[in-house]
Amino acid sequence: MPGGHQWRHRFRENACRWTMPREVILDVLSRASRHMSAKEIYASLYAACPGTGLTTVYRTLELLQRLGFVRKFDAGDGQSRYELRGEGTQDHHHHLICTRCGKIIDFRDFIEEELELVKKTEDALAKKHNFQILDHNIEFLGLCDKCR
Amino acid sequence: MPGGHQWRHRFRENACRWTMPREVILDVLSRASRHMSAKEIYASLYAACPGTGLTTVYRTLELLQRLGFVRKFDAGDGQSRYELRGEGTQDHHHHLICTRCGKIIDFRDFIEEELELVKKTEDALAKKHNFQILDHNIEFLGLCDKCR
DNA sequence: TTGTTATTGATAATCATTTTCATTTATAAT
DNA sequence: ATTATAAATGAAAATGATTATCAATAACAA
Repeated sequence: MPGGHQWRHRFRENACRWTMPREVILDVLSRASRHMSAKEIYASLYAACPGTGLTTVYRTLELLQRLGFVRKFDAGDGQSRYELRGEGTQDHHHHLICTRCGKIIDFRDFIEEELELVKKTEDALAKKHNFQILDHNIEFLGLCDKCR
Repeated sequence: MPGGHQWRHRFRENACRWTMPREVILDVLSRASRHMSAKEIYASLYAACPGTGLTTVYRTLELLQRLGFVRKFDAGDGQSRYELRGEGTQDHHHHLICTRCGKIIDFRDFIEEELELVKKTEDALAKKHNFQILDHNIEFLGLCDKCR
């Protein structure tokens, strides 16, 4: 419910209806931990909106991604993961992934330097390959504390 | 056949047998384009080694990845892609991916700056989270020439 | 209140990848 | 060279994530 009105408004702007499953999925995404898989989200849904199908979860996530509200990424295991994307650069982060147990850690270190390099690379690449670059990912792979 | 002896030797060192499917898969990987999916590799195999099963392709790729000869990555469509990893830093590269048509472009620009930043970040992250970092990926997502 | 149309949920279908298991084959030992 | 053995293979079935189908439902503009 908190912030619900803003979402509702952003949905309306895009000619999308504001429904219970969508509200609840957004709520789960905003309050629960990051990096949730479709199935995890589906499982978290039962309390607030029982009967919601896994199909709807996938469809909603696809919509949210298309509207730019959610970022989808792959952490190496066979399933996609989803996280709400914040507004400003304070939310900009990347992932540190344990290739053995799948643990994911967000990091925001060196964002300034990163953005500088990324911007430079992005400009050069965009020009060189005539690409319109919309996003980027940086991830580190390795073994976590417990798995090393 | 060219370079086959080196591979054979590297396999032996790891107590792995040197078989026809493995030789042919390595050959395909080394001569064909990068970013091949399992099915593409499988399709390229017929001429040199008909009868090779898709299962064997997957198993071989898994082995090659485990031995560190091949890098597996995900380009956003539902399938994994594989590429031979070269030795030195001259082979170090990353990907520019078109999210609409799936086109993948390698880039090596700004590798020096990148490695510097990456090294710094890596050290800090490794210490901070007690992670043993083994690899990293940087990818840019956007629309290619034809799709924009 | 009503009509239109997007959205939903159950089910089935798809697609990549993995497992199973009997058969074959590389290779070390004889 | 022959043989024994464990690794590797291939066919087929199983799995698991994601997508398509379609009739029923619900949001919301009029």
